[in-house]
Amino acid sequence: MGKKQVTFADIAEYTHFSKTTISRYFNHPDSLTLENQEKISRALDELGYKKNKLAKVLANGKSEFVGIIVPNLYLHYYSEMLTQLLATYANYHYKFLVFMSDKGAAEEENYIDELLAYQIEGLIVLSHTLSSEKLASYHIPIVAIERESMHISSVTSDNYMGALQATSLLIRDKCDILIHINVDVPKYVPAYDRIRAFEDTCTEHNIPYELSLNVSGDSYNDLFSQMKVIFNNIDEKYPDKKKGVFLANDTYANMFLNLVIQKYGCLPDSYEIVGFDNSPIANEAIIPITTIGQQIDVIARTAMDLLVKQMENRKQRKPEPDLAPTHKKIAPVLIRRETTS
Amino acid sequence: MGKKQVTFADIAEYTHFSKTTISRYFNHPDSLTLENQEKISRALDELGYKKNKLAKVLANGKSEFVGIIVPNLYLHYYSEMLTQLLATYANYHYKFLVFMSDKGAAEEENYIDELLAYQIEGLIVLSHTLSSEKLASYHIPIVAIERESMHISSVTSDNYMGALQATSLLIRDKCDILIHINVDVPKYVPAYDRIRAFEDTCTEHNIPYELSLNVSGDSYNDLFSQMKVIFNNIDEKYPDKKKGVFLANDTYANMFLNLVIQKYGCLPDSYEIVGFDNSPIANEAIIPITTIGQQIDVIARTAMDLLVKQMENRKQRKPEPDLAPTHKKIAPVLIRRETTS
DNA sequence: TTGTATGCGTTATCAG
DNA sequence: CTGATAACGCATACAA
Repeated sequence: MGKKQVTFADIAEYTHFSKTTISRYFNHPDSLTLENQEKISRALDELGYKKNKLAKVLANGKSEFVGIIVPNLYLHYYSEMLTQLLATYANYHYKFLVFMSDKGAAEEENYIDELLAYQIEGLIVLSHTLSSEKLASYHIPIVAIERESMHISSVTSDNYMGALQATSLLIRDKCDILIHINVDVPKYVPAYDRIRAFEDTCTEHNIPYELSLNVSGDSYNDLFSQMKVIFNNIDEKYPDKKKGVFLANDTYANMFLNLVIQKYGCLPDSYEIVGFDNSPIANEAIIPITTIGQQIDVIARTAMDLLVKQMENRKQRKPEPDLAPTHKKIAPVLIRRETTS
Repeated sequence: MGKKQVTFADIAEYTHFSKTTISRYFNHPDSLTLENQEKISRALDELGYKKNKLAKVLANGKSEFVGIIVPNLYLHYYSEMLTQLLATYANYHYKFLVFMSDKGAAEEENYIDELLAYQIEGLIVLSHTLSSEKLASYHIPIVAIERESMHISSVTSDNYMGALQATSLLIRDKCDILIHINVDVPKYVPAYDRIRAFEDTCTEHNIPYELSLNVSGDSYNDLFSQMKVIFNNIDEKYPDKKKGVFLANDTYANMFLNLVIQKYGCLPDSYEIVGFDNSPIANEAIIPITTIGQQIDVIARTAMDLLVKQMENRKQRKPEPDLAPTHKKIAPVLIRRETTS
């Protein structure tokens, strides 16, 4: 750091213009003669100028920062979502400050404070630890993805539609009994719609069904042990029925499939399996698993659209005080592979 | 945005101190009487003060930003590495600006420029598109993870050690023929050591071996088709030998395992399989796969250590001009599961 | 222990 | 089309 950075002052001195003119070269180049643009342009790389956006932010108040709070990147859903959010840089040029949080509300509030200190213009929340009421109280542009969002704008998969497609497929394939395996999702979480749609659809078609909502556990191996119990139950309980099993995600579906195969050496006709998420595991399983694919790219783009609108409204002379939250649902798509007929 | 932010000036006026004293409250609180600290503290939340770190950065030059450039988050290795890097926030309080880049050098240089414009203090590079020579030419604190790094500091897995463990295990298990399946890794990439170690170890123990380095392809399904050909070759070529197969990563290992099982209905004694990475897929496969686990958390922490040292050196009165690059290797661990005896 | 003056690099306002 | 000057919010000599 022997030599300080080159600044507008240096360029100004070098070119015999004022700092203002140098600034204009970047922000309103049309207001300079081509000749002078050329001069400045040359000076810029003769002196090796590098922008300082922080100074710019301080002066004009637009940080172009967006905060992201994500619970983890272990689940494919989150890492893919982050990927797609980062990819929107190409369109909007917002920079992303990323925090991971699943250690509770206090930590998350700290992160938000930190983000605010860096003058973020907006926030995208994927984590579940703070209520939307709390989040709304920050009064900044904010979009929730796939989480409770009573008081803030949100984008979620159309979970109802997804589960309906899965269930309908199993019914069309003439399963005698339908089983849905899931954790005990709270009713206010978007994913609860998967359970609702499953029940509704079974009821409507008069198909016997069973809900198995007692999955829980911290590690894969925990979950797998539980799944083994669940599988054995089902396998014994409905020996000569055709069983249509719809699982909450592809990891569960893969476990279930592996258990079937470990027992039968193949996937017998008496089983059909549908997962959810279109995670890599669904495709990489011993038999590629039929699943419901969330359109993560669409969700990410929609979320940024919503956020950008809020952020631009902020920059108006006359910003609408606080627009009512907008909620968007993105339809998922059925991806048929080999665990259904 | 009706009311502007609360600033030191407001607090100063409110408390009848000077702005300097308010500043000191944050940076050298000990230099104030407890009484005055209290006064200011009260004023702070009575006025609802929020820090502006960007102004602070502009004034003192320390942005506390670190840039990260990662090729993708699709591979577990990268998403886990990002997770672990973000987790170092707890220790160092550096904020991370994350870019994803795999669309070539031009894009990546743009990202770096953008990062520099935000006054990042250091950069962590996981992508492969820019040479370490180019990267070194930016003259900023920088650490490469698991990539070519001739001219910059780096942290990588000890690939040689990892492959040696895998190969040795297969030899101990009395395989007759060892096969290593990989892409055609360039010699200057750290992962090339996996091939070297495999060959060295086989040679040293006088075990027949075969290299299959023609894997390539963009999609899982592409790769899977190729793997099928490779598997069939091997299966036909060594019908009554015990085959020890060491694959470059767990995705490949899982493919191979699935092919074996699809053919034999189980994993016969004539096959042993070892993967690399300890990705989730290794544990979630139809038979849990023995693999070499990279200590991603250690790698991430080591990388940040290295980077922090460089960054702190920068902040000295008398910074050592440019320290020679440091290279660290982190030993991976063998994770025995069920695809080896 | 506290205050004054100045600087960080850019943009905005108002003149010309 | 171009300039002077004052912000932006905070930190840091230097004084007191």
